[in-house]
Amino acid sequence: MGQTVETARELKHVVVREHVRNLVQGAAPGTPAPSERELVSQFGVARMTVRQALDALVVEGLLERMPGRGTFVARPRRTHTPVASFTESVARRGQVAETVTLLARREQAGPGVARALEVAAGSPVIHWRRLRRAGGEAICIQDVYLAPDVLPGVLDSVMPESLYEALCRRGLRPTWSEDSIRADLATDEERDLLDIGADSPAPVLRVSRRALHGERVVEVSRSAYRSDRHTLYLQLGPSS
Amino acid sequence: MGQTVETARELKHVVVREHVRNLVQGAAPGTPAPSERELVSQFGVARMTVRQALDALVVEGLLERMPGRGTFVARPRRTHTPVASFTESVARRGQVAETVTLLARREQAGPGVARALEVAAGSPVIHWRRLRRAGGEAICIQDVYLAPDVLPGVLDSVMPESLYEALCRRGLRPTWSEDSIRADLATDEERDLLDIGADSPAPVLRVSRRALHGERVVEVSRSAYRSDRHTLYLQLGPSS
DNA sequence: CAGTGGTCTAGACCACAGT
DNA sequence: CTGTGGTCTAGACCACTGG
Repeated sequence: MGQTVETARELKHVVVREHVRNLVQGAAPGTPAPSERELVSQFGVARMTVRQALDALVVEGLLERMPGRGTFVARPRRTHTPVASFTESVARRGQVAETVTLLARREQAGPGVARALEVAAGSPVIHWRRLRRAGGEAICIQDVYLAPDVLPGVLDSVMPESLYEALCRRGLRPTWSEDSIRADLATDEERDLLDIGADSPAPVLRVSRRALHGERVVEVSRSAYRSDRHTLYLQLGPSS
Repeated sequence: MGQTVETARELKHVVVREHVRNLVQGAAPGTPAPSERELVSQFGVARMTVRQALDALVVEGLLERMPGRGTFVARPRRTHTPVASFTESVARRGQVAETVTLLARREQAGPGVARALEVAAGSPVIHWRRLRRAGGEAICIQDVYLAPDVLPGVLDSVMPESLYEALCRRGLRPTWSEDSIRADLATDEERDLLDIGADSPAPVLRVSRRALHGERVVEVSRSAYRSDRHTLYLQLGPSS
C-alpha cells in the first residue's frame, strides 16, 4: 500500500534516481546530494545500483561528481538555442505576441513547398498567413504551410494563437529545425502590412524554416521581419 | 610489443572502450559490435567493466543497444549547427574562402567591445578588419576584436588566413557563441568594399558574434554580409 | 585520519530476439 | 531453445579530499 500504484514494476535504480531527483529539484547549485553509500543503506541496494541512478542524473546535467568530495547539484550548463516559436522568442524579450490571421485555406502545394513538406507536388496543403505583432507593433509576416494531417480540422475552427502550442498539444512539437536567413528589401505588400512608410528603403530579414518532429516535417514557413524592430538571437554550442 | 606505450596506466574500461571504438571506427551503421560476454572473455574482465566501456560509446552516440539483439553501430544522429567560422561555412558550400586584411592594429577598447570582451574600457585590444571573399566575389566585411593574450604576437607576423584555425592551434577553438542577426542597408564604405553599385539600395545581413572557449571570451566580431551572395544556414535541435 | 567517488570482480536472474 | 542486453548483488581496493 501507500506507495505508488505501479510500485511493483518500478526498477530499483529508477526509484533511487527519482528519489534523488526530487531531493535535488530546485536546490541551489553546489548543494550536496546524498553520498552513494548513504543511499545504499537507505534503500538497501547495491552500490552499483545507486551509481546507475546517479549516472543518469549526471548525464542529464542535474548532478556533478567531485572525486574525493561528493556529488553536488550542478550549476545549469549553458544550453544552445532551442527551436523556438515566434510566440516564445517574443516572450523571451518580455513582450506578448499578437497574431492576426490574414489567410487560412487549403491550397495545392507548389514545387518548393511540396519538396520541403515531403509531399507530392499539387497535394493539398494548408496555407496560413499571419501578421505578427509584439508590443503593439507589426513585426513580421509569416506564411506557414502544413500537411493537412498535422493539425486535422484546424481550418474548421478558430485558428490557434500559437502554432507551436497547437503542435505541442498534438505531441508534435518541433525537435529540429533547418533555417535559412538572409537580408532583403520589403516588397510593396510587405511595406503596407508592416506599416513601413513608402519613402525609405526597408530592409527585412527573411527566414525560411523547415521544422521536424523526429523524422516528420510538421512546419514549413517563410517569414519577413522588420529589421528595425526585430533582431534574431542565437546561442550555439559545439556540434558534438 | 606493438601496444601503446602507456598501457600500464590504462584503466581497463578505457582499454575496452578504445578497442571497441577502433573496431567500430568507420563501420557502416547497423554493423554489430562484439557482444558484452564476448568482450568479457577476450579481455578477462568483469561484465560491468565492459558495460561501462560500452555505455560511454552509447552516450557518445557511436553505438546503439538493442535489447535481446545486440549492440550495433548507431546511425549518425542529426547534429545542430556547430559554432562555425567563415572559412568553414564557405567550405561547406564547396567554395574556398579568401581573405584580405584591411586593418590589423592595437586599439583602445570602446565601451561596447570592452563589455563584450569582458575587459576594462580603454584596455588595449586587437582590431582586425578583413574583406572576405568566396568564389572570387566579395561576401563580407568583418571586424574582429581580440583580447591581446588570446593570440599573443599575431600582429608581429603574417596574419593567419583563418582566425578559428589560429585559435584552434592555441587550444582555444570556440565552443560556444552568442550571435545576433539583423538586416540593414549597406553603408557607403561597405558598398565600396563589397563592390555594390551605387544605384540600388543594398540590404546586408549584420551578424554580431561573441564566441567563447569554455568561460573565456576569445572573439568579438561584427560582420556585414552581402545578402545577395550569402545566406545563413542553421540547424537547431532541442535545448535539452 | 575517515569519507568520498572511481574502478573492478564474479557471479546471478530477468525479459526479450531470433531460430 | 540459445544468446542478447538490462538489472542487481555484496563485496573489494584505489586515489583523492578534507579536517
